[in-house]
Amino acid sequence: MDPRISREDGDGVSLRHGLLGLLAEGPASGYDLARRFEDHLGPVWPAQHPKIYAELSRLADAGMIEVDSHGPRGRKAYRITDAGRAEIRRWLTEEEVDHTLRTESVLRSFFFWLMETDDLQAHLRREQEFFSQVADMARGYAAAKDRGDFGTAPQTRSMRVAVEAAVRIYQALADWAEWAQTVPPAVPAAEDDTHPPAAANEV
Amino acid sequence: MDPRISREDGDGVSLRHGLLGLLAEGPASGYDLARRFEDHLGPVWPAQHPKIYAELSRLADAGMIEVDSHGPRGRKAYRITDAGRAEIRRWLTEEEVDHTLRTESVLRSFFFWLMETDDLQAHLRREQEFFSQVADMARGYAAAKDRGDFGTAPQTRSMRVAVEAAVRIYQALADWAEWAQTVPPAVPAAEDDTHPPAAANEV
DNA sequence: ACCTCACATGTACTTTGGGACATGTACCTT
DNA sequence: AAGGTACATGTCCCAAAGTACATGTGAGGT
Repeated sequence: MDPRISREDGDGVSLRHGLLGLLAEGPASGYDLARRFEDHLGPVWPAQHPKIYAELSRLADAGMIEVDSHGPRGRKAYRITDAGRAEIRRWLTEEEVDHTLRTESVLRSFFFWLMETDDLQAHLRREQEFFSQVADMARGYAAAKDRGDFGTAPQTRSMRVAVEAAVRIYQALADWAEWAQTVPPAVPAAEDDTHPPAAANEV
Repeated sequence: MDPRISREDGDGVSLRHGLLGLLAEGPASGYDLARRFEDHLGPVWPAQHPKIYAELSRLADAGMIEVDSHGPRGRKAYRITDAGRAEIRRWLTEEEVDHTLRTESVLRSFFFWLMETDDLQAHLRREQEFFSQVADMARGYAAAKDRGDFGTAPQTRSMRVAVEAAVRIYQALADWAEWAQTVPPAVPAAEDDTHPPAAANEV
């Protein structure tokens, strides 16, 4: 027995809801879902295939999804059920959002004072470049979407919104890394000059 | 035996390095560190006290830290060793940064098309307000630092940089949530939406 | 004298995450 | 016909994260 799929009340198991959300777009196999997690949700919610297959089994047991078809090489596509659709809608509207961010980049910045000035500057340049590149990639994606390359289905609209988040967050981080390079290293300076214009994340 | 504290080569155990980094500022007890993790690093790297005490024991076994003093009610303060200082410096300069972000807010946005327009707008307003408030708090912190409220020690300079990241990221997210409210809801446009064969999930 | 609260440290248990291992199938190229 | 590659699904195990439980001390108020 033991029918609890989500223990007690609501919890933060987002992988489950990520899968449900993707399956709400249409039937897909575990392999498909792993790829889409990797490609689309990867940066915001990493998940590897063992986890996905396991979760699919549990979702099937709970009646949230069911096998839609069997394909070529053992391929097993799942389809979302009404219960599943209800569950993800419930999650989206009723469940509280977990706002923790968990960025190692920022964690490290607390300890920059332990680094040699040269190492730090090099690190910040690398970080800036990385974030800029990701931001640019996201911008490219956004532009393609706006050109209509992906059609006008409601899902792609949401994807556009998500991509916009990526653009803004990574640009903000790139700007931050750039700004950090201008912060003078620890020198007991005269009247201190750290006053930044308090962030203008103008896009 | 089994002397591996960090298994094989470098891994992503940031809690260990977070603790080392905080201890590099001066001796502190597990209780202190738990509070500082909660207060300062909480939003970017959550950690709860059981984890911290366990990690401190392991760090002590590895010779990265040692007991500095015993205080009033069983209080046990640790002090970082040279080995520990070397290790955190190594981590900061040599170890690759893990750039995954893991934001539930953005994950959810992929599935906004499943929400009723009213629910979505309400959700976005709440998100915008939340992010704005956090950004404002961070700005307040930054201003206090710039005023010199926390002194000019090198650590507080790094903290200033970290706070700036918070300001920029949360402001970017607030702006994003505001912008998202202006994106028109899915309208079955001229071009027809026959592409997804599954999905009778029109709202 | 009592009581409560913040201080302080831990153990135990459950869940999640991530990597390694294992297996097999169809398609495409040479 | 052989071989490589992408497709496809899973198990197993350990590390890390998270929650609940358990215990005790010292300081300050009434």
